[in-house]
Amino acid sequence: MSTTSTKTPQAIRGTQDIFGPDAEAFAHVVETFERVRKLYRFRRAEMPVFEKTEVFSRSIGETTDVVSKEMYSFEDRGGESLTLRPEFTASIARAYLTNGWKQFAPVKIATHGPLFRYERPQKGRYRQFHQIDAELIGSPEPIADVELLVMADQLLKELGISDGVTLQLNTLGDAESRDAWRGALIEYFRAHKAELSEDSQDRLERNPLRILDSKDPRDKVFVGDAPKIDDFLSAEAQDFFAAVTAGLDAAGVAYERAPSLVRGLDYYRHTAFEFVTTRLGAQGTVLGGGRYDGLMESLGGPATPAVGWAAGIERLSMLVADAGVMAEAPLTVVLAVEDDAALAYAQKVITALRFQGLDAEMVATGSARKRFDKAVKMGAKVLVSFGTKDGVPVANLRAAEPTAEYLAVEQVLQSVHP
RNA sequence: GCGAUUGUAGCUCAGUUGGUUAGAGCGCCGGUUUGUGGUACCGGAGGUCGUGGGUUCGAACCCCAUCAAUCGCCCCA
Repeated sequence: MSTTSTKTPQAIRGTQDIFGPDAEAFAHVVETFERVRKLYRFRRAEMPVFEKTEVFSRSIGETTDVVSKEMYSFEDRGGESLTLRPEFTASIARAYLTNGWKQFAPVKIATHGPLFRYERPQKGRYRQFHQIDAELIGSPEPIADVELLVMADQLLKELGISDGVTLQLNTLGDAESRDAWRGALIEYFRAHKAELSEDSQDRLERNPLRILDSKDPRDKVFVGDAPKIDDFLSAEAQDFFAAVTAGLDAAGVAYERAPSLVRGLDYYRHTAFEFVTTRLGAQGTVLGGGRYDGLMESLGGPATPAVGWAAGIERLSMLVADAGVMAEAPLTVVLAVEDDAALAYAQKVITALRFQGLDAEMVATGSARKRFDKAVKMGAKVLVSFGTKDGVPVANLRAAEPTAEYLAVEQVLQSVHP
């Protein structure tokens, strides 16, 4: 295009500019996560937002929707296929292998940032979205699963959004259990194939576990009598799950057994869980994860047990905003400069206030007569008006009550002179 | 990828059956008033009616396409 467009550019589909109360809620989620993560001694890690495409295709699974039709993949100038990360787990697994983080194992890692998925945008679903993420790599013990779940539970409570959010918990068993169950499901549903929904007929060979949580009434008829994972669990897998639930009980974390809960990605084993709510419409999952003991091997590494979860920051932010948890931080001090001759004085004062740790705004533009009104409308706890008396700049301190902030401002005013 | 609904001022919205120069509230700017915790009045700026075609003497309104948001399906956080 050689012609210059006069139109202003639009944000691309599925991306968003976050500002105001939404941005405050977003920051609140991240800050709360950072606080909780330190309580559980998870270490920060930062990974690149793009990787070689195979990092995701080999770990997440070629047949999954995420890999087969939702990745932002492109060739760089050297002809290499790269992909904007659609999730954290695969990136962290790759980083673990390439950097030899095995030396720290078992290692607890936390991160957050943007992810990219080419999906149809909806409320709570974006093409660039953001997650907080926690992973515990190198521990085969059920107490690792418990620690992660208790951490997630505490995070939601600290965010003040745990009401109406329930933990749904399931086990997919170890690799043998899962494969046997999967085979039995295929056999069972194949017998009813003609009566299943079109989607589920397609899912039958590709991902039969997904038929279990289909919303189509034609499928639901058969789900009740479908083979149960519990009948295929090895003794070890049963013991593992019992240890997880015992740990949750001891920690006081409420959960519901959800026998048809499965995870969409191929690498999950044993524990699978979602924290769900009905308050976000179709996007009910607010935090999800599980154990992925097979993932490292699919990337060519040694067998390495791991558990993790991720939560959508936008979804958590919406719950935080709905719960009214985020009050707008009220302004502490506002300065109304009603006479430009007092501007320099006011500038000295506002600088001193901020150095004293008091947040402050100054109104010094527009009609001098209206500056006081504008200052009042900003709703500060303390208002200081600036004018002149006999040609000398003066400050007038106003507040309904002599609060702590009032006294602090008064002290600053006494030490700063025109 | 599929279906449905919606796009008018910075924001929230009205706009009759297709008919003069597209309106209101809030916000913004200015003036007067008030004078110490959100005064009142007056005036002003701000719109290619999402975008592009079409029908018509005439389109914000009807038709087609396209883009975007929202709600489902799918999938997922």
